[in-house]
Amino acid sequence: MSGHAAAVDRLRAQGYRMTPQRLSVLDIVAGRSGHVGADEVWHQVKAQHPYVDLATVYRTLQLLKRVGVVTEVVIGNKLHFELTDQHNRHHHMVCSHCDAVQTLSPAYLEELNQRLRREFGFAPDLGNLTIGGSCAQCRTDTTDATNTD
Amino acid sequence: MSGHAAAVDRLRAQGYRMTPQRLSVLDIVAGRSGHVGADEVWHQVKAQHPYVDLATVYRTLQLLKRVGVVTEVVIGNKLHFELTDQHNRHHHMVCSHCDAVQTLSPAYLEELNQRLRREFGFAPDLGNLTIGGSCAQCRTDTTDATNTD
DNA sequence: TTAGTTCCCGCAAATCTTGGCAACTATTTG
DNA sequence: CAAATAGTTGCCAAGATTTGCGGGAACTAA
Repeated sequence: MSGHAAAVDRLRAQGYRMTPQRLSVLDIVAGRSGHVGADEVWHQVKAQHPYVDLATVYRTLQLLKRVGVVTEVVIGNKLHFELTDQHNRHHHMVCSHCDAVQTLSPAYLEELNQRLRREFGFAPDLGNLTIGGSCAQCRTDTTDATNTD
Repeated sequence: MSGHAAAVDRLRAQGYRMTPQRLSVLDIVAGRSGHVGADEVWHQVKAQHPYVDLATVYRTLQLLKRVGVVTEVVIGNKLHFELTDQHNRHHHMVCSHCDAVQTLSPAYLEELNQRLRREFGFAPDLGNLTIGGSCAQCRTDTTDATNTD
């Protein structure tokens, strides 16, 4: 619960305020081990604050993302969010067939990160990087030899 | 112009047909050096076929993407499309501040590609990979020393 | 405390994208 | 050539996310 103090600090540092609505959203995202859809967050928030609008939830999630408290994961056509793990950062591999999500250690992207910065001056936001593709399961299921790429 | 014969073949190979609407969409995407938004494609298609619906444009773009003729690029909150360059594949780096798009040689992702396949059996769809972040321009503009990350 | 500024929220409308359905059309088959 | 089949499309509506507006609450300065 007090873990939210850090989030409050982050908000205040940039002139934002921690409101009951925002706290509620944060609570719900933080209470999950994995990622949550905006819609589901909304449903749960309403249990505590029935008057909260979906737009507020979206705005809050974007805000929390902007200050680095939560991380956005694109799954299919929907946005999901999870608490940013400062100590054990990870990325996501999403299967475009079954929407399964695997996590990926940042070590895999460290070299790419360095190269892009060094060679292009481009600072990739790898915290938000999601790699789409086909997971092992779906690849074996689909015995489709048309694509040797 | 005849470059579309390949697209027709790709469609037919999977049981799809090349219709005037689809040809029109393809023409417009192919006529660009860069990427086009779905909305803009629609406007241009309507010049030739005024009755074409936006949904058809979206469906066509997704179809062309599925058969590998066009590539989807997410810029900001919108979908953009460009002709897939079979011979000179490239990826995209999109600046989240100014929406500028830089291309990236696939060589930069080859090692990652190999590792993910080898270690996870995950076949990344790097053709659709877009890396967000801050371009050199926006980084120097923003003299914000708060983030040493 | 009062006034002024800034931020936030609910509500409604707008935007982007996708999906359902019935009609239409091209292709195949007899 | 006619019937059957499969793919396409326009129209409409829904789903997901963002934005504009106006009132209200919180923070700051005097």
